[in-house]
Amino acid sequence: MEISLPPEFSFKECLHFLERSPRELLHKVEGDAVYKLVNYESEKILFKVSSSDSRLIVDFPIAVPNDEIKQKIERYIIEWFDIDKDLKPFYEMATKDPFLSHLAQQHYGYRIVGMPDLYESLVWAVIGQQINLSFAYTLKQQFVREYGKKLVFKDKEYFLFPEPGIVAYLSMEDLLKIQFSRQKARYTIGISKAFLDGTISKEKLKGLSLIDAKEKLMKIKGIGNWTANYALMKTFRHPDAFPLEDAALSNALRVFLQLDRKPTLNEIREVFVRYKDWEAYATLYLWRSL
DNA sequence: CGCCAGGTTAGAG
DNA sequence: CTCTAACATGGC
Repeated sequence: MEISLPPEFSFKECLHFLERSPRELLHKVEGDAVYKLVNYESEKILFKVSSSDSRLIVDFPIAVPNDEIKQKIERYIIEWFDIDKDLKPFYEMATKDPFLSHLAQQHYGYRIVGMPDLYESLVWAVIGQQINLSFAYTLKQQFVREYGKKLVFKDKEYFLFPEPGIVAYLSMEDLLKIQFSRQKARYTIGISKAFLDGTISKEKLKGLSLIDAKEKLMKIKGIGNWTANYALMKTFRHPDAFPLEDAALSNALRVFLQLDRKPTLNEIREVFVRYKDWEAYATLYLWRSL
């Protein structure tokens, strides 16, 4: 299977992002390709994505699925790498921007590698709240290894993110055992229950405006402004969603603004005025500077 | 040992 | 709307 790519796309830059933690279990980067397991109609399907010329090559190492599932996987990959987005206007803006021009040129074609699964996006965000990324990956690794489904192929393990139906019924103890704090455990179980009883779902939020979707998300305990924006950026791909309170974003801007302290939220807002409608991508490239 | 980390909540001003 | 304490633990 092949997926054609726009000129403003770099698979290499996206792979760099996918490789950022050795503790990642939800995909495996090997050489110039990434392997990922997905679940369709309770059937696990392993696929491999690599790149050649201006297209992505998708292979199925275990078994080639039927056309219907192939089509779903194609859509999944397009969503995952934000392939449909036209980045020309962003680069036009970035070229003229003092903070972004160099980054945009250096990492030309880098895209927001998203999370098509809203549940994963929210739980991962909660896991990452207020702790360093390295420890966040440790928590996620333990969580996925313990409660996610697994497939073994040629002595290698491939995991799916745990499902709400499993996590909703875990006890606080189960999660404390894998080093979640009480707060993270409560939030994670609460979010899982909200998915299970239909309080939230990707379908329900799809099509809502940024404001409306954010409002619905933030009604759930543990989802604040940062988490809601993160999910809207990574799962719904709102171009103007970005995590204002993000510690890493703050660090990146501190350098560009040449401050000897963290920038205030208002200083960050001020900078982002000029990134209007491209806040998500501006954030991506600022993160890349770290 | 100390500071900080891809925050959220509840409460106060 | 903005500011703050409490939460909790590992990374460096």
